[in-house]
Amino acid sequence: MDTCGSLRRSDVGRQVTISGWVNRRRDHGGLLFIDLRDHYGITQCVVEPDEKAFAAADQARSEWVLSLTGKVVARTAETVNSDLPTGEIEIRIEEVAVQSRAQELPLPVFGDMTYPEDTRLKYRFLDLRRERLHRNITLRSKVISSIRRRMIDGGFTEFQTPILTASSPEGARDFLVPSRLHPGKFYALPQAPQQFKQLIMVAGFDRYFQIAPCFRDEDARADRSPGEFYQLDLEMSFVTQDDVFAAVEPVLHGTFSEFADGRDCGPAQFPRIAYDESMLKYGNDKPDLRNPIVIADVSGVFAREDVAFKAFKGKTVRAIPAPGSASQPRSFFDRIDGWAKSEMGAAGLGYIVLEGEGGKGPIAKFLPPAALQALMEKCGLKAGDSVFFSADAKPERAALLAGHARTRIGRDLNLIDDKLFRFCWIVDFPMYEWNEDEKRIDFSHNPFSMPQYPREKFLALDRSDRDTILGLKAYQYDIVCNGIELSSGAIRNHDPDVMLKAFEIAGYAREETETKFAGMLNAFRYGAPPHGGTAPGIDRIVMLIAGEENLREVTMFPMNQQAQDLMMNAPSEVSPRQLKELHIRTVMPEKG
RNA sequence: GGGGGCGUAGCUCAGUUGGUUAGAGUGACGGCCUGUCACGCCGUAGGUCGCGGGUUCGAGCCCCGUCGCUCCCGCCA
Repeated sequence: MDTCGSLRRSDVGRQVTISGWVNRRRDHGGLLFIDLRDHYGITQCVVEPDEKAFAAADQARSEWVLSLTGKVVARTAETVNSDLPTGEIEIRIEEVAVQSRAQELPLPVFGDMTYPEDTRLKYRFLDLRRERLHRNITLRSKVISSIRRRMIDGGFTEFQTPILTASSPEGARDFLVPSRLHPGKFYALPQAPQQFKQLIMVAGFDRYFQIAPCFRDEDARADRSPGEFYQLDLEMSFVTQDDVFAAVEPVLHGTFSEFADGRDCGPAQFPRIAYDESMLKYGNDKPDLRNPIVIADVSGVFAREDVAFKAFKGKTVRAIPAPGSASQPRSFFDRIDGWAKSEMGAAGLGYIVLEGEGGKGPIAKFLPPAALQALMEKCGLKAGDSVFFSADAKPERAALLAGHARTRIGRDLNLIDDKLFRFCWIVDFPMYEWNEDEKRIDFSHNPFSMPQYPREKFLALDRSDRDTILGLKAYQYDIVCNGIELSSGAIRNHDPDVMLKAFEIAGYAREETETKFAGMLNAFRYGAPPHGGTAPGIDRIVMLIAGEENLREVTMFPMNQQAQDLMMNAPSEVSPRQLKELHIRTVMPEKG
């Protein structure tokens, strides 16, 4: 079939019919051009006033749907459009069939202007016609198909798991679905097929994957859709952490390389960075390795006796080098400092500018030459650089602010090369963390991870061994690419005793764990293989490959940040009868 | 739940120190134009300056509140 993208010089002379939307209409009085657009491309069609099709063609407006019939003719050399694949030909319109008209558009399809998000979401079907979104969504399909092929080639088998399942006590807030048959009871939409995939391993299928929908009732971010998203969920039996890495690396690296379009994807094996090291050097657990800035701990420098800067004494001080920034205007430094105050809620970001042999800036005078020298060595600084400081009594807060500052400075100084993909594994996550608000020990990530600790010693742990417990690492790992967490995974805990103990340490009574995870615990008592896996986020992968900074640009029908679908009007009220059937009564919040 | 930014024509935006009748581009509509491909030229219509209150002789502009969108923090095993 002929399309708006298929006709070439070799088709000249043929009588064709093509259908599509009016992309653009150019009326020259004596000559009318209509650019007709479909999924495959754009073809210029032309008609003159003395021809019988002119009147009908003249009626057509932007985004009307037409079927145009006519002869394919070659354009003259001067009128060839080399920007279009179909630019060597045009169609002489002989017949016009109007399939559908269009009102004045709230969102023009033609052109590449930016439009407000709510308009784009409400008229998503129009936005999807536009080149950028149309291309992104098509790319998404190709990426998913490539991933699926690579997984199957790698010996994995795809299975579906339930969408209506049970609420789980750990993790994000669940989406609940009331049960009609069981008054007062609820299903939950799966936050991930976590327990199911482990049960699949117990069932003896040893290499599972699924492009799995996941549902979490949490607030949105640019890289986090509200409500629902997709993961490449995978799990393997009889494997070590290294085996999982070796299975996943070629899939991700291969997929990114396939669609890289000239961008550099880095080594096929991803570097491994321990969680603690990442927190120190990059100030977070999802470092953007395109950014060359490396944070250093300089608490020791400010603790020296010859350094009299009181504001930093006794605090954790992290230094964020800003290479080559000494020549930046004062406003650069003020802007960073102002940003730290207003957006990060910090006291500010001190800095020293290294010009010639000395240092300049508000706190330079507190550092005698020897201390400055020590600082420069510690951070790898040279003349022409400057350095910012993040200080806080709590090391975690100092690290976090430093991490944000590292990102901000790297961006402001244009140090981040957007033609790169830089992957890494973050490994050795802590098993537990201290919850200061509620004064108790929490799981720090996935409660199903295997602790990196001998079994007997782990079983003998007491909740009072707080330092030992908080020092425990887990076989828990993330994949990070360009500062985006792509994937979280673990070697799982398949030992019921260790699992009960692990939950007990986090404050769950044995009976409670037995009830909440009955299915899985029970299964582990009938022969469970050691297993592990991970689950890269599909939406984020596509976002990175598409070069977009927001998931909505790679999602066909996304919700807004308030988790509303502006096109379909979801969520919406339901009839009293529906509520009655579900044994549900709504109680509106009181307006505070 | 908290913080930052934004809100002016269908759409994208400008609007000076608070000053008279709020502008441009684009789109729509009409006219002219035979080679454009962001066609060009002329004209017409199109406004609750998000909403409410306040200050002022006078508010798009200043103040307070509120709503919406967005980015971030909290949250996201």
